[in-house]
Amino acid sequence: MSETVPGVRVPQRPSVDGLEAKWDRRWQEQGTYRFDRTKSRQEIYAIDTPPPTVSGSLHLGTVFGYVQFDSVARFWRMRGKEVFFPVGWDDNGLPTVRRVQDHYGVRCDPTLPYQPDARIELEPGAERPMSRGNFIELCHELTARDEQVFEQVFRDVGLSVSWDLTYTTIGDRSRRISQRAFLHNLARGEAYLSEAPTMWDVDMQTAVAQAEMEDRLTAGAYHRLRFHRRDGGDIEVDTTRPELLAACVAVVVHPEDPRYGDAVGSEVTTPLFGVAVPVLAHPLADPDKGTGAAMICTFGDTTDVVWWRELNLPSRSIVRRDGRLQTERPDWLTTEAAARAWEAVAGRTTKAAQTETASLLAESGELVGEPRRIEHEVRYYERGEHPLEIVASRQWYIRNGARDEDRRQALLGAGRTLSWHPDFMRVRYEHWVDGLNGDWLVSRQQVFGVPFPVWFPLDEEGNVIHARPIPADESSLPIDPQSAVPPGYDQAQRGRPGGFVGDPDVMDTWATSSLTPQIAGSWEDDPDLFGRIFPMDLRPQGPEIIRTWLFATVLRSQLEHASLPWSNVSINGWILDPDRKKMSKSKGNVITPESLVGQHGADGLRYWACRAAPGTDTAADPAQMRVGRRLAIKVLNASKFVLSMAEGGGEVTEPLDRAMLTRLGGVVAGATEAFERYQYHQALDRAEGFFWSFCDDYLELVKSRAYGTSDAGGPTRSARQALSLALSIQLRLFAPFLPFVTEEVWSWWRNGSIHRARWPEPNELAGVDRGDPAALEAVAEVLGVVRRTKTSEKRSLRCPVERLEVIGDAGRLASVALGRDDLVEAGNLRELVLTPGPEPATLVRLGED
RNA sequence: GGGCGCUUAGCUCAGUUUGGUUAGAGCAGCUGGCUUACAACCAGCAGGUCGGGGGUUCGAGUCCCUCAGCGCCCACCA
Repeated sequence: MSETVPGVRVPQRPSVDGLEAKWDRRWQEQGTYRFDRTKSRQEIYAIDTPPPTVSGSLHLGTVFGYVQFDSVARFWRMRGKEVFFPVGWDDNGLPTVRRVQDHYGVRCDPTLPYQPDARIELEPGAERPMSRGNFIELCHELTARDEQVFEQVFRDVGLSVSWDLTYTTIGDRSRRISQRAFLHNLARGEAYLSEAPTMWDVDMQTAVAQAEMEDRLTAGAYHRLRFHRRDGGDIEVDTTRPELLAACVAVVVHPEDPRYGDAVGSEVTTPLFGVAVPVLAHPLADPDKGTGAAMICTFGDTTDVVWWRELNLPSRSIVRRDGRLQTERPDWLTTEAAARAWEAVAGRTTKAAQTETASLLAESGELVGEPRRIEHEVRYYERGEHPLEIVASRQWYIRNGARDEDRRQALLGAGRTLSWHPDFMRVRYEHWVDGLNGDWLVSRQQVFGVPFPVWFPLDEEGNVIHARPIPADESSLPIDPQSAVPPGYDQAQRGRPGGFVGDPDVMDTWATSSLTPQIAGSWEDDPDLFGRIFPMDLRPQGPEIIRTWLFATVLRSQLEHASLPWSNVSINGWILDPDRKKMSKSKGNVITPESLVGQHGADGLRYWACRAAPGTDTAADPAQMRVGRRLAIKVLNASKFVLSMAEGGGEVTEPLDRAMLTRLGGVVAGATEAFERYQYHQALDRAEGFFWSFCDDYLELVKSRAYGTSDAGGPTRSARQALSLALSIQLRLFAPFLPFVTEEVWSWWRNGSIHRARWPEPNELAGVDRGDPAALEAVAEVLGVVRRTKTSEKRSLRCPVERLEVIGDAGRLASVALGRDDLVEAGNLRELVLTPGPEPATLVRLGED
């Protein structure tokens, strides 16, 4: 350390290395980002931080988005807001189940008894069965470890979250609040139980919601089948799912299709099975698809469900929940031929049954031509491996506007009231709400999740009375109905006639995640806190979960609070590899955040992330991170230089100094306005643009004057004061983006954290007379000509200039004259002549070294 | 099938909301320079018919129409 100016301690060789660990530790010790809950709602800026899904490693894309909204958080904190910036870990649900299965090599078998002192050795790839209790213990154990790893990354990249506001989505508080919110939904009639055809994943053996489905291009084949008319003729039907033939309940045609007009109302018999089914008309039947006649099965796709419901058809289900056809022969297959055909497919997977059915049809002559191979979009669970089947099952639903136009309009109105950044992301929300085709299916047949806090009574025969769920008492939450007993019963009555059973299902993870504002703010557990942070100011998140997390959060808030959950939504973009492909583990192009922080520093990584506009897909470009690192180093060096002579108290009198500060005032206004519009990248761009010209031009021009070798008179003090002011302001402009290096420099000469310092405001420069930025530009331009001449003459920049003649109109000459002395020093001029003339020119005659 | 976004220098991107000097950065390239903040640095040079076409306008990277390519979202996909 060297003390150049009293109170300023600048290291001899400042370095960006090691700043992450140093400042993370001090920020934690000093509680720099700790939330002060005594502030009023007006003084608070509340963020609904996305809880990342815990896994073995944090994806760079996650860090990318988090750093962006961290810069916004830092801006508002410096603006004087108390920032409520919680951090959550999403350790609920299927991703955790899969991670535990893969990591340890185990699987959950609910029939096994709990082993109190089980020791689990790692054996990836194995599938050792274990009890539900042991499995859940492992889930908690592994996620706790994963969360520590994630926390370290968040600290390394300088997220200014409050670590005392941490939650997990499977923790007690999340379970309690999920269950409480559900009980409220139930009491208000917004949640209901219904037995209906539902999309079903045969691997996970659970129902899934519309929001979790995706279409995938899948190989299939059209099979043209002959259905037989009473008059001896045939109706040909194209299907991609001949294996469902036994589940056929009708044939449907368009009401105005002339080919089938006479057949409507008649009966046909199905091929192979000889089951009589009606030919019906429905406008959804498309005359241009296939033969124009379709078979309706229960259920091959969602159109079947519509037809089944609207045409009042019987239910003939043959697909089991594990994706195989049932083994027992359905009772509507009565003929001997039907029985033989059924023998061939009973118990097979749908795929095997399809092949088998096709060959039987070919044998019987009821297959027209060969199956025609096609590729078509088929619906999958987004985390699933096989196409979804549709099975009838009893599930919990929450009303979401799909079947209630008023509610749908209210949700669309909510989307319009929200401020979206960028604005066009609003369209995705509107499309989603417009396209909802059913209420939100919230129950899952899984082991790890938040249980429904209800039981069902059993009648005297031991049948479950689903119509009369027994809700838990809210004071008892969180509860597990598998172990807890409903009010008015005792444990001995579990599963007994006249007793009760616990609801075996758990909630969709989004049923919990949709309550992150309530969880983070301890809704009803801590009404004082919740009142200070809700509704929140900002929801930052990725674009792929608008239909899930964003929509569900808006919905829950509407239902529970009749308000928006937040006023702003900021959507980040994707990370692409340099070939503009989306990064993914399978492509092997994933770079870890940890390694990037090591190579380029947290500030370098943050610079790259914050250069990207909100909602814009961005390449993971190490070159940009190197630039960020260099910017951080430049900040250190320029600060060292400025602070080697900066002293407070002087008055800024010189025109060039005033011009520089006037320009900086404009930059401050622009950066502030950009941040207020959530355009953090523009704030960075403005600060960076100014900083480089500050270093290249202004610093070079005033260097000699600021040194003040001859005297410490007015001009020298003016330069020093201007440098000091400019540095202070620029450090604060950079603080949201480069929190480590700016804090380091701040600590050399100021008390307290820069991150609690006030964001620069134009009135900080109120004591400085306005200068003319054109003066600085004119002088810098002339200096540029001098440099260019020296460079093109292959001379050192130190080389003296024998004579410099500036020709131009009165305005130009006056501008140059304002910086005359600085120009002479910076350019090493021996003579400077200002000549009036119509054509501006700058003539340089170099001297000898 | 519908919708949204993108297309600007060899590369990565700003700039488009509100039309206005010769369209900006950085990286890579090239030419120089150890200059008392910085050689992990500095100075300088070169590089663009702003995807194609049409229109509005005194004036278009920016507004309108259209076409193409890429990406994404949604869709009842027999």
